[in-house]
Amino acid sequence: MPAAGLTKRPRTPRRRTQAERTATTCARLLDATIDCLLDVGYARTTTTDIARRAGVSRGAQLHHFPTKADLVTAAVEHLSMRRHAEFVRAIGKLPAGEGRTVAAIDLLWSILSSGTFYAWLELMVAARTDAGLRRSMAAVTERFSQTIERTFAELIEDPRGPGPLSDVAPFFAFALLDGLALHRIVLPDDERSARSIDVLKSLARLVMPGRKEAHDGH
Amino acid sequence: MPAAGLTKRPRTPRRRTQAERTATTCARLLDATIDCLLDVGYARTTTTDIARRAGVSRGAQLHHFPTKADLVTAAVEHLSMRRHAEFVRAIGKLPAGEGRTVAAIDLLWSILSSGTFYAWLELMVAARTDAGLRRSMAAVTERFSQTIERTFAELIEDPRGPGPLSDVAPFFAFALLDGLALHRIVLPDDERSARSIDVLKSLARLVMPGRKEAHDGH
DNA sequence: ATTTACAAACAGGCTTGACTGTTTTTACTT
DNA sequence: AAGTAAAAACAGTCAAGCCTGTTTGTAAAT
Repeated sequence: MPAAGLTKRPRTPRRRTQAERTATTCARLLDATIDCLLDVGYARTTTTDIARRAGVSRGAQLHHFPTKADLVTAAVEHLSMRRHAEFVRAIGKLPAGEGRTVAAIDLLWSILSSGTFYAWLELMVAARTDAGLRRSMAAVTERFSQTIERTFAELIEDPRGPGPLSDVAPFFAFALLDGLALHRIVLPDDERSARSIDVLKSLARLVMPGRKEAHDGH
Repeated sequence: MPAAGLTKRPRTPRRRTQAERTATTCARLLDATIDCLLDVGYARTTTTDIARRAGVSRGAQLHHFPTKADLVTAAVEHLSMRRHAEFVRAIGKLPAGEGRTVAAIDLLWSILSSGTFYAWLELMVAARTDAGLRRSMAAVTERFSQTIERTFAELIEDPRGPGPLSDVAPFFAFALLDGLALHRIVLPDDERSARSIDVLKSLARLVMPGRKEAHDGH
């Protein structure tokens, strides 16, 4: 039981404002949607299950997202922001200096190893046969690609100016890693994947011969 | 009232043997399953729809494939054989001689542009959250990878013997093209895809410097 | 007081697999 | 070789369960 002398606020935590309530329940629903996609896949994701996981009543769910399509569309945006945040956070850990090119590839790979990739994949495949979803996914995928391209362009500058390959390089790397992550579904820890990433790193060193790249020197 | 003078066989086309009947109805069901995967995706594929598309009664369907899982598992094998046939047929069109490396990449890309890739993708993603399906997909995916690797190894021999990269090269190329095909769902005809394939071809020429490769010379 | 957030029961439609019955093929017996 | 029993292929209906979205009702915030 709370002590007597509290100044103004009632001892119930506090009445939350409408915006706060909306924000939290929406967030919980969107998180639960992504969890559901990861756990059981798009095919078996049901609105009932999402509400249950979110700890939100069915009524509240239907209040904020009248249809399943609304919920999934919103989840696409939510996922996009998660991926972006994940990317930005990882960028911060990039070492300055020479090993950068290689480190950036490892970074990209670590992101594609996280759950958000497979949530994205589920939505991507679902989007193939759903025009509305496809539009949403096209937007967020393009945005993510551009984020990567811009970031790589800024971080890894070639002092000799952009070469003929440097603009496709991020897209190339991104596609390769996506393909590897796809195969990993059925062949986890395949040695060929690791070797392919090594090859990619070697290529990155070739494309980016601006600085004499020492091994990892301080 | 059958006509009088038939020699031995009735004029109804001919009584088909059990094995034949089984084979045709199974094939129709499996084809319909793959069609369904392509048209509406795994999530909305229903057994009823499959039977309707196949022109097979529900009873017949349930007779040959008691459960949906049985049907899908069999469809995996069926799809695998289709892909293999597609691959072998395409191989036959490969030109002999110098442009081979590049032509092989175009070949692989054309296969990944066909419908069977997206059927495979649907099953692949479904397999992520379905252990039984995952086993099946692992088997056929590994088999397909090995077919590619073996074929490439035979077709594109480096006279100087296998280099350090030549064994991962097919896997590398395969993964890249899979990734590109994945992105194409939302970004068809992206210029970056075409350029990435060009880059891959250039790399192939580098890895395989055995013959002095002219541009495309006769 | 009014609008917004939340709660819960409900109906309609769809999907899966079970069940019953019919026809066709194969195997066996005489 | 003919006939018959058994097995397999095929056809169609049905019930149970689930999923979505509607509806009606309550509490809380503005």
